Amino acid sequence: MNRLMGEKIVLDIMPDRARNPVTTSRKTIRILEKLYDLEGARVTELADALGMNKSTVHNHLSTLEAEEIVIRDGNEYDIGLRLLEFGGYARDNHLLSRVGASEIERLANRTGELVNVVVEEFGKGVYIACEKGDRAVELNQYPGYRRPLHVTASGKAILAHMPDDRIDEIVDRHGIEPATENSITDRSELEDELRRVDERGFALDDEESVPGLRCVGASILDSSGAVIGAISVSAPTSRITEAQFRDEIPDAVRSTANVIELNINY
Amino acid sequence: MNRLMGEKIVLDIMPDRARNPVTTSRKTIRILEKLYDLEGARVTELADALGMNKSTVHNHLSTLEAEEIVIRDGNEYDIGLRLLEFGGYARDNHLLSRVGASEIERLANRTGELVNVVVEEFGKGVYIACEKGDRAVELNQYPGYRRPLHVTASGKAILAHMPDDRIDEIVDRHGIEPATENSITDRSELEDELRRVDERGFALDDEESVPGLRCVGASILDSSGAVIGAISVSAPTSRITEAQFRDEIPDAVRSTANVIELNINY
DNA sequence: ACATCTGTTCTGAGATAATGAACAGACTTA
DNA sequence: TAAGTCTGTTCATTATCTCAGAACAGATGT
Repeated sequence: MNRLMGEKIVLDIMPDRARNPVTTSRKTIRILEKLYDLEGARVTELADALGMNKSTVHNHLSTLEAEEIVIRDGNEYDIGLRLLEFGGYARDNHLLSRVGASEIERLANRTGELVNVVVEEFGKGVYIACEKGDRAVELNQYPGYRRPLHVTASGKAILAHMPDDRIDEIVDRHGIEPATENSITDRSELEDELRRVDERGFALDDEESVPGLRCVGASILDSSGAVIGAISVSAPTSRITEAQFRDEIPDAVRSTANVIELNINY
Repeated sequence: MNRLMGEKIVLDIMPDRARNPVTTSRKTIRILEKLYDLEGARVTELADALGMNKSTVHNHLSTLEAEEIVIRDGNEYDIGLRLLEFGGYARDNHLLSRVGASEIERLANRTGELVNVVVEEFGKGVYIACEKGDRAVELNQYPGYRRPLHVTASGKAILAHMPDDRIDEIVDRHGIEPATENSITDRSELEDELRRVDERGFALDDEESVPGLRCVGASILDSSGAVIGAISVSAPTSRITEAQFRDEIPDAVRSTANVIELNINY
């Protein structure tokens, strides 16, 4: 009974639109998501975690395996590389992934730190390229990784160039959940911060996303002034000085962002 | 008698196929595949191409959009970045993607050409990392891209280290379709070639995959001698000399492959 | 202005996904 | 060694949900 209720709620809360949702495919997606969360799992484990029937999960998994989307090692299932074909295509389609990738490599070499290219999709920040300098921090930020916009430097750089109604939409959809004790937690605080970002021309993340990590982000605009995405540099707080965080790195980031803009627009 | 035989064959042939396929989810996957093939499409276009009803496609697409898997621009649908999250995770999980990525950068700088890391999955070669040297050819080979094993240098390097019954499985599943006029077209030819690859210690692709393109591949083995994947260098035929193709590049590729093996196994 | 596209909504009928029991095999524990 | 408890898988039935087709409105093009 509890399980049924749980499932019902999930299905009811879902998307605002989609008048004719294909619930079976949604169930398949739920399974993939959980497989992702758990970093691989077995049939019963998934069924329990999702409140689904064992045989239901089995049917979906065996279908996904036949479609080469899911791999299995013994009885352990995990997501395979097939979806990388689709996702890699989507990434390659993006303006920023082609032009951005080569430019951030230079920035990574110059700063020695981790550099990311981020674009917005469905109100979230999606990392589409990452380049490591020789002393870059090790984070599990692979292309495809997603983070809320309001807790990252790149995300705030993107938000700062969005019309207010768009920001409203995003806040309505995802809320303003803090990620660390430094995170922004409410709407007015966010507005103040975005105004500062706009004035300075770059965004800062002072351990607002990951404890001990500081990031500097700058937006990338198309010729009409609309924001396409952002780049950011991430470095451990312990390593960089205040001057680097507030001046040197921002200059380097903005400079690279400008080069990317020029490449895209001309 | 015939029925029994037929049934037996079916049961034997599809031990890896789903016995309880969730056809609805399969239909969703067909739609994603077609969207990928067409590089974006509209409802009617997809319905026609897939032989499905318009409203059926509409239902699936609106569900996928609500799930943030598909994006739309007006009435044009396309695959979004969501699947890159799953695919990027799968890629990041692979041993070779972490260790391989940093090493092939050096090889790309040294040769100036395009360098790829390839692993096998479901009998196909999957590119999980690509690095471009300063004069690298422009191919649309992004991470996630898939090619048949028998037409590429990396693929042949992988096949050469597989047990015969595994090769049989793969040939049964995918056939030996040629990609260019130089491609291998039958089983015995493939066997001869794999023997040569094994003797030499590297694989060559002399315009067997893409006209005008030559590639050199070398396998990467784990400590037990099982093949994990391969790396390859791709260059235009017009640019490289015979000596480079047969000696210099193979030496560089094997050297890098060795370094990767050492990093993985120790 | 018309004609022909399009995407979307709606409803019934038919297909099928979900269910829970039952089974066999693996593994743990006694 | 044997009992006991896991597991994944199969199966048949029922309730559910997908699918098709007609109908609509809006866009597009003639």
